[in-house]
Parts: sequence; structure tokens; C-alpha cells
Amino acid sequence: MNNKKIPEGTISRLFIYLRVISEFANMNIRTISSSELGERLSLSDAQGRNDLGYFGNFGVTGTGYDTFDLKKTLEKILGKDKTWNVAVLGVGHLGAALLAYAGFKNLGLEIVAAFDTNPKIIGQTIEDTKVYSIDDLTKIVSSKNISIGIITVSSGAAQGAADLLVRAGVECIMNFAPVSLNVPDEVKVKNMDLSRELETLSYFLVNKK
Amino acid sequence: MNNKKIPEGTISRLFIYLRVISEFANMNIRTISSSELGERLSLSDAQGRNDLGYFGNFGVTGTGYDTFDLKKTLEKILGKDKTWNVAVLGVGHLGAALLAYAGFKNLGLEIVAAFDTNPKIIGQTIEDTKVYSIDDLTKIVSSKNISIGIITVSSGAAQGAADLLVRAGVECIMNFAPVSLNVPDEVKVKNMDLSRELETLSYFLVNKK
DNA sequence: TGGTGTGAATGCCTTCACAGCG
DNA sequence: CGCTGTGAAGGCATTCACACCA
Repeated sequence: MNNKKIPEGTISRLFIYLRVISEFANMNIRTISSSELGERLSLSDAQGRNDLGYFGNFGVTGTGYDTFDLKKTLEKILGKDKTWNVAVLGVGHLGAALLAYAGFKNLGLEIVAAFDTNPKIIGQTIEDTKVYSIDDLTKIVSSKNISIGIITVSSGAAQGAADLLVRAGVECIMNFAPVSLNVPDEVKVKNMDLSRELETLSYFLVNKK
Repeated sequence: MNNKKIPEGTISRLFIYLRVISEFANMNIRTISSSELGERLSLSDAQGRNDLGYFGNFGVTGTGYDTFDLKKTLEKILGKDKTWNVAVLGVGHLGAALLAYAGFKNLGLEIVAAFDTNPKIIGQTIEDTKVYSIDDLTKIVSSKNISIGIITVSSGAAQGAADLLVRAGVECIMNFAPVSLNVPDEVKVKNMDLSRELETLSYFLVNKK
């Protein structure tokens, strides 16, 4: 255990460690070693030991980690015992896909509201989620205790959407619009620029030929 | 100019530099300085100079960069003069959203085929893209000269989809399934694990309270 | 023997600082 | 004077290597 700043990559990996460890625990395999974990995820064994080491000494020398214990511990560290409410801004193709994305259901993250400006969509219920007018955002963010906003509106509308979210008190934003958002430092933004990721992949092809 | 290995982050940023520079060029603003560029993207001025420096000396001391020239140069470096063909595997909500995603249209990346196993979908045309049986993948990848595959199938089917793509000769894979894929070193994989990204955001909330 | 925990070493990327030049 | 290009410095994250322990 130590007090050093925890790398963002470490946090991110802890979530996939938890997935693997849960699998093992569900199969009633009681022990996992750092090398088994690493192999499973194409990571070095040292990486896993190091990452876990930021939070404590969970392993048993010569044996490995107890999957039952480590599962519980990680769930606690990562806040899996809590639920966070999420809003989706923009119910286009991508927004609708996210509403339907089964993957979110078991994460302790619940999409509790969607917002749009299109009167034809407002009032509908898509995949169990009601679509509200963007004008009601502030009210609903506070009444439904929403702390994460996902922006899937157009580039032009993204900054406005972000401003609304921030003013409403949302603390995290996941942004699918390909623009850099201007928000206060206290708000955490994660950019998910799909176009750029694809472009970056294509550069790999350019340099192969 | 130097021969050092170019960081992945640099490549990725070049694409957004190009966006900004194109905007300037389109507005007939002929010059941009590294500080203007950086401010626009919340990056330091040194970052931009450094990134560009990997590829040559494009700037004019005391003035800045010529937007017209730099636009052309970056387009060439990044392979924007070429087109790459893309296939989408799995036409669920997310797959369909990607087919519709207007953002890809202008990137020099074209989605030329989609694949699924569901007989109800096979043969349909969604957003101008025809959906084929996964059995025809090898044939169509080669006939349509596809070099990038996007996997939006379920976790269980993802490795199989990746194997098919690799055997068919695809060189880049963008993977939306939350599993780590096993592919040869020559194939470039980009994982887009939306669940994990959202989870990572929520960790930020856990630590605020 | 096998596997953890950890300081030390390495490597990568970003930032600094400034010489040099139009 | 302003801004680029760049060597040097700094910081962060991953990997190495091994002491130590069941």
C-alpha cells in the first residue's frame, strides 16, 4: 500500500480485473495468480500486481489472490455497491443505440432519462427510457439525481448541451461529439470521438503500404 | 525533423489539428500560430509544435503556420488522399447506428458492407449499406477490398468474428465488444469498450463523495 | 517451489526554456 | 519583437528483478 497518485490506466484496468475475477469466482475457482490474470488480458503479471498494490496487499505469497475476497474488495473500491443515474442528450441513432445497449444494465449505471429537441420524439418511451424536452433538463437532473450525462448531439449543439449539464449540476460527461468541450475543472469529461479513432486506425494502413 | 518513433498520441492529435486548420483555411485565415492552435484544443503550444516537428519544419519563425500549406501536408501525411473500405460485423442497435453515423462520410472511410447471422436482416439495405450473411465475409472482404472491420457483435461471438476478419485479410479491427481479442501482431486492434469507459467515469464520482 | 510486493531501472511522452531567425 | 524548432528536464507509467514468505 502507498499514497502515490493512482494512474488513470490503473483505475481503468481494475474494472477488467474485476470482470475476470468475477468469472473465476462464479466458476467457484477460489484462487487466481497475477500471471493467470495477466495472460487472460494480454498484460504482464507485474502490471496486475502493481495496479492492485495501489490499494493494499490482497495477495497470498506463493498462492495468489482469493477470488471471493478480491471480488468484494474491488467492488467496494470501484463503487459497485452504489448506483449512478445517467442521462442521454440527443436521441439520434447513436443515442438510441446507447439506450438499448444491454451492456450498461449491470454496471451500477442506469439511464434514467433521455433528452431531445425534436417534438416528434419528446414524450416517447424508447427502451424503457422516457424522452424529455431539453428545456426540462435542469428540473429532471435534480429530481432524478443524475450525475452523468452522455452527449450524442451534433457538433454544433454539443457545447450548449454541456453548458446545460454543468449548470444542472452533472459532474461527469461522456462526449461523443467530435469537438473539445469547455467545462469547469471540477467536471470530468471523457471524449469518445469515434471518427478520430477510426481515422487513427486508418493511419496504420497508410504506413503499411 | 527526426527519426524517432512517433507517439500514438501525436498521430491522434494530428487529425484534430487538421480539423482546426481546415476551419481556418476555409475562413480564408492564412496563418495560425501554435498558441492559437493549442488554445483551441486545450493543449499547450509546445505540444502542437512538437507533434508537427515529427514530420518536418512547416512553420515560419515569427509568424506561424500557413494554413493552406499545412492542410495539404497533413492530408498527405495522414492518408486523406486515399479511401479505405470498412465492414461492420453485427447489425444490432450499435451496428445500425454506425451505419447511419454521418461523421464517417467525410473521413476517407467508407462502410461498404455489413454482416449478420440473423436471416431476417440479411439481404436488407440499411442506410445504403447492404447486409450480407457472415458466411460470405471472406468473399466480400476480398472483392470489395475491405481493410478495416468493426465488431459490434456480442461478447461471446467477438473472438469468432475477429478470427474471420483476420483470415479474410483485414488489417485493422475496431472492437466494441468488452473482451480482449486474440489476433496476430500484424493486425491492429482498437478496443472501444463503452461500458468500461462509463464505469471509469463513475469511479470519479465515487472518489468525490 | 511458486508467487507476492516493491524499490530500482527503463521508456515514453509532455513541458520547459531558449537560441535563432524573419 | 514574435514565434518556431529543439535539446534538456521532468513526470508518469510500465517493466524488471529479486527479497521474502507460505
